[in-house]
Amino acid sequence: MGKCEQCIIKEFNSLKALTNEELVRISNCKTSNEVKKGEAIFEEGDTLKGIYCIREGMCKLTKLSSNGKDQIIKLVVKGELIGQRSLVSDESANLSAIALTDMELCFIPKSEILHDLQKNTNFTFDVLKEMASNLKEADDIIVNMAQKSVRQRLAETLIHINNNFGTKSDGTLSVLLSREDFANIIGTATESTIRVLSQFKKEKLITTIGKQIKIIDLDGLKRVE
Amino acid sequence: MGKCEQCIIKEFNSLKALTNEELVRISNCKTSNEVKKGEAIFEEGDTLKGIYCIREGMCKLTKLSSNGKDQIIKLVVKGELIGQRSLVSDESANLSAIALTDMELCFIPKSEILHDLQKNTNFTFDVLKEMASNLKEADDIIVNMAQKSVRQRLAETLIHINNNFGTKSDGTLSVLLSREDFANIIGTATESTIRVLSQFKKEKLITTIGKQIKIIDLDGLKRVE
DNA sequence: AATGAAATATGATAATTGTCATATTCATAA
DNA sequence: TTATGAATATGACAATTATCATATTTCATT
Repeated sequence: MGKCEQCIIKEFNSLKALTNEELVRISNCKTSNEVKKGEAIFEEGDTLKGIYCIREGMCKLTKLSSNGKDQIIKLVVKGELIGQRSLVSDESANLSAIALTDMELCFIPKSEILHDLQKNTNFTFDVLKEMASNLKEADDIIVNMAQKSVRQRLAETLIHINNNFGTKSDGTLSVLLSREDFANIIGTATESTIRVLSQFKKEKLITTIGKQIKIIDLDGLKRVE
Repeated sequence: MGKCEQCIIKEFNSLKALTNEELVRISNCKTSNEVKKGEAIFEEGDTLKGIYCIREGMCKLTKLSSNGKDQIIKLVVKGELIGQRSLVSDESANLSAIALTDMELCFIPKSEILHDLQKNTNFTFDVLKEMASNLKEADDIIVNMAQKSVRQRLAETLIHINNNFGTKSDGTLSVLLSREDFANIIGTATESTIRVLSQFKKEKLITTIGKQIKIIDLDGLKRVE
């Protein structure tokens, strides 16, 4: 099994703030997982016993609404940690994490890492920074949900995915989501999402190749009202 | 000016995790403010140089949407801190803080507190816990905004205010908000909020005395669909 | 008590979005 | 390759919510 202290992935998350010594100890207690596309890493209500470091692939963080629909709160990719909230709270998970691609994950038991969290301020401080950044993002999403139309929210989602996760060589968005996933990100019916995507196509803002989406007029998308 | 180390208010927030020594130092550099109802403590885009501890009164945290409407993200009352994000980020404020009542605040310069934040893990850890809790709340709000009707969101807002901030002796909600504020919490037009409140009155879920609201059927409100 | 401005309330209508039905296309396994 | 179910797409209509107009009430100030 790989060694944390030599792992490049950690440079993208708070684990980079750990000392070499701490990384060695974590290396000895971590376990590696593979999760297939569509499978859950953890589910709302689960008691998390640690955090996951994403070595490969991506997942969605979702929450079930009382109306039976899943809301996607965040997309998380290779390099990031998930389950950090378990480090500071004994409550059960508030969100589910579902693989959007096949994934490789390292699981680090809370019992081991909590020790460092409470000694190494660099690490705590970095986790705090991440959390603050997530909170800012969440606040922005609240405003969008509350104040913007489905058209605007979908346009912004496409732009967000384009800017944060990039495109493949053919120009299509590298994050491949179903129309239903898009609907669950922007909080609307799948049919509405499909309809608006069709409008965007007619307006020559995007093209589609199967379920893949290619942005052809980014500025136009930014101007959507 | 009062002394932090003797101040009871700090027991309700992360400042309780500071040592006596640290509190004495903060006491010597803090400043006290009074803010009148309707005035801003800080505004979106401001560069915050520290955090505020609310000694008296309450405020709303808002964000301006591109459509010109203010979205209320959170209500914050006596005992809580605001501006914590400034401690971990040099970015300008993401939200505005507007007084809903006359307020008394203590301002603690970041330059002083940052020193402790980086030495005292208890404090950092407590701030982290708060932030995690705020993040969970924000995620829940996203789901509500995305998936629930105006009727449901208003019912839940009334319940939330009732449960978290309580009622006066006459049974009316102790947090007094304008209909416009309610609209800006649930993300809808003021007229829609007023209409739904009128429905709730007809359905004998609430009564109103002027702009004051009294819940008379809490279980009924919980059942609103 | 009178006045005026702001907040609350309600009606009429338009715009947005959801729901259900039904094609059509796509992907995958037999 | 073909069969089959799932995903995508579109139409028709209903429900929700926004917008604009206009009363009505409330409340601070004179």
